[in-house]
Amino acid sequence: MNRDKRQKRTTIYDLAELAGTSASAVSAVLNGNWKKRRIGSQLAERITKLAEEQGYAVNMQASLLRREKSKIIGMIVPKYDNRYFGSIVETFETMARERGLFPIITCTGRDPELEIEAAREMLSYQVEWIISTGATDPDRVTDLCAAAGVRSLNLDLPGSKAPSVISDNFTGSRELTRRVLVNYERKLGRKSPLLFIGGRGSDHNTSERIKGFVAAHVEKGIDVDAHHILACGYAPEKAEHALEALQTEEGGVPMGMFVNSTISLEGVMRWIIRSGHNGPMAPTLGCFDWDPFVALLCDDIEMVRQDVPAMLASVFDIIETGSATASLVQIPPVFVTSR
Amino acid sequence: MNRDKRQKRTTIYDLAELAGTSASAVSAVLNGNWKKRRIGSQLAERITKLAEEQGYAVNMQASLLRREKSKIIGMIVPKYDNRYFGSIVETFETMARERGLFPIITCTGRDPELEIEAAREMLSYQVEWIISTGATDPDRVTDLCAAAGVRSLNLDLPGSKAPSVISDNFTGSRELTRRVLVNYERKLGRKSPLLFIGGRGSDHNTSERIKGFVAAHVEKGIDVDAHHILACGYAPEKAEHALEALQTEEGGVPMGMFVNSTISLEGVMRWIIRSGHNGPMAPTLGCFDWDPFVALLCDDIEMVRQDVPAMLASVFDIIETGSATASLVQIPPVFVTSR
DNA sequence: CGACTTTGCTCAATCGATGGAGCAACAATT
DNA sequence: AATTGTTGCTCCATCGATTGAGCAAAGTCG
Repeated sequence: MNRDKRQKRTTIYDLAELAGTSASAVSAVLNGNWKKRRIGSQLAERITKLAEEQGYAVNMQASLLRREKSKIIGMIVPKYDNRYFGSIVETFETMARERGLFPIITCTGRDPELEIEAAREMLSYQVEWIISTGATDPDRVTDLCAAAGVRSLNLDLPGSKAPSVISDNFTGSRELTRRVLVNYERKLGRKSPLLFIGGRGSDHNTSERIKGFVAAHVEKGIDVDAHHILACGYAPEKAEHALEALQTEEGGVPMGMFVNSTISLEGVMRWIIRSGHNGPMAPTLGCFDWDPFVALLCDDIEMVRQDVPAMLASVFDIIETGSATASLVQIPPVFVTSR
Repeated sequence: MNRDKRQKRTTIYDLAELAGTSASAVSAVLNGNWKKRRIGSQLAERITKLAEEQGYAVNMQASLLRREKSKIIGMIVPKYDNRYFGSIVETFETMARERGLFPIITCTGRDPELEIEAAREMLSYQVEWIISTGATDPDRVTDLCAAAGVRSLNLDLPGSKAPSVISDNFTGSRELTRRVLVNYERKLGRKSPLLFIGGRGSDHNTSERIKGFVAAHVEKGIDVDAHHILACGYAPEKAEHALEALQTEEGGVPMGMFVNSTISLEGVMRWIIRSGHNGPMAPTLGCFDWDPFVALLCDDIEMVRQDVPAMLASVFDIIETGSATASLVQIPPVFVTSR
């Protein structure tokens, strides 16, 4: 009632006064342990009704300050511009909520400094866990968390100091390469090596995928050209420029490619179209990642879809069992042939 | 030092003890107004160093409990599965941070109940603003906010009780329809009406787009078939099924379409391929939304790209000026022709 | 040298919710 | 009737940071 000028939010003290009872009774009723605190059911009902009428909402800041567990879980994610991370975030939110956790998510654009800053901010909010997704330097986040007594976990890209859940990049990549090699041979009428493009050579996933890429070539007795492994970064322009540069070199651009992410694929597609390599002479493609429009619109592409639900199930499994070891869980991805 | 068993986080009291000073001095130094509070610069330096060494991070819960403004800003978003919302979220985060605000984002999957629940939860966290993006029932969120003295704002879909920032759907749709009609006439050799598919007839954007769609037909003297306006919802399957159903009817499916969102376009593409309408006989398309792969891979499509940076600039403009009226800002979208 | 200002810091109340401890009132038991 | 148990509630310290008020010491001025 006494809501002065800039009406302050209703508190348990306001409700207590209105109900003619104490703040602790109100608190007990509203947070559900009024049975344990032996509050009568009539009073409970009266308070509940009042709270509803007044549009009361707990002040989480006050509540969390007092409680021991915050139930807040943070996730750091590089971008929202592709289906993979989009579905990670969406699944993460849903699963966190199902478990009574409050998810907070921050996008850092693959900038290591921003990753640290975001982690520090999350620690200020008393998160209980930080999930570093596709982080450039996950171990630094883990160190920061450890200093604050907070658990952390790596998703998509592994770290050495916290449990990590990633796709089985080597096996996935080897199988993808096999399939593309078959398609390429069928088209070309002879065996020929593929071009590898996209990703960062320094990151674990890219290097494992390169290993799988090479292994599949070796199996088939095809020599890989080291010149044709272009871990040029993820951004579309990088892939596009790398192909432009290669075009001017001797031998030009192979018409069979392993593209390391849909982001890079965007650049590859741009190059294909700008250089007139579309239509019947389009390259044979493989992409380590999935996009619905590519799957529908591209004729000759094999895609690997990372198993996001399985990955996040594994993440929450680790959270629930509280396993502390810097284990590495590898989730097999799923294969999708276009059309 | 006295960090017991489960090491608690370092607090200003710990730092005060270590520095042989008071908690209020520590607080003043660490939150930057030590000049105003006349703390000596040597002590300030000593405290800063100590805080760094101990890996101190403020307890936001405690800090926010005491302060008047939380600097937290919430956003409710339907999905993360397309470029439009992805870029809204990414831009929102960046712009919020640039302004010293802490963004929290929740995805509600277009479920009105979840929207309300999410808003309630955000209010518990003392958000200062809630941005309802593409919300099914934004006015209910506004009411909830108003009761708590919190400002709200609608993005993408307008509401009647809070300022709204949306695309100029009518003009955008009319222009898109004009372009597709031209392409369709060129292909067909005669004037013919388009099919409208996707979206919810009950939402403002869809109904405005239908108006623009009709207006463009009227301009050209083409009769629209009311049977061919299918606001069947956003999900891909809905669009796919709607086309399947139409196929069996007399007249079949027109080979010129206005698709209301990339999500629906996914279903349309599936239908096109499954029903064998791809290749040279593919339909002439227009899509109110943009996706890079569609732009690159589709031959005969016109797309409208909603101007996300301009929309969010307008959002933060309203937030900064604090305008209270339930105004409607319409941002012109940008046209993209494939290839 | 005494009055006054400035500097540099500390004290203690406060934000709102929580939960251990405790206190009446009444019921049940011996 | 005295003791013990149960029910239904209230009191108050507490979480950590913030901030108005206040106090001692040093500096300034006439």
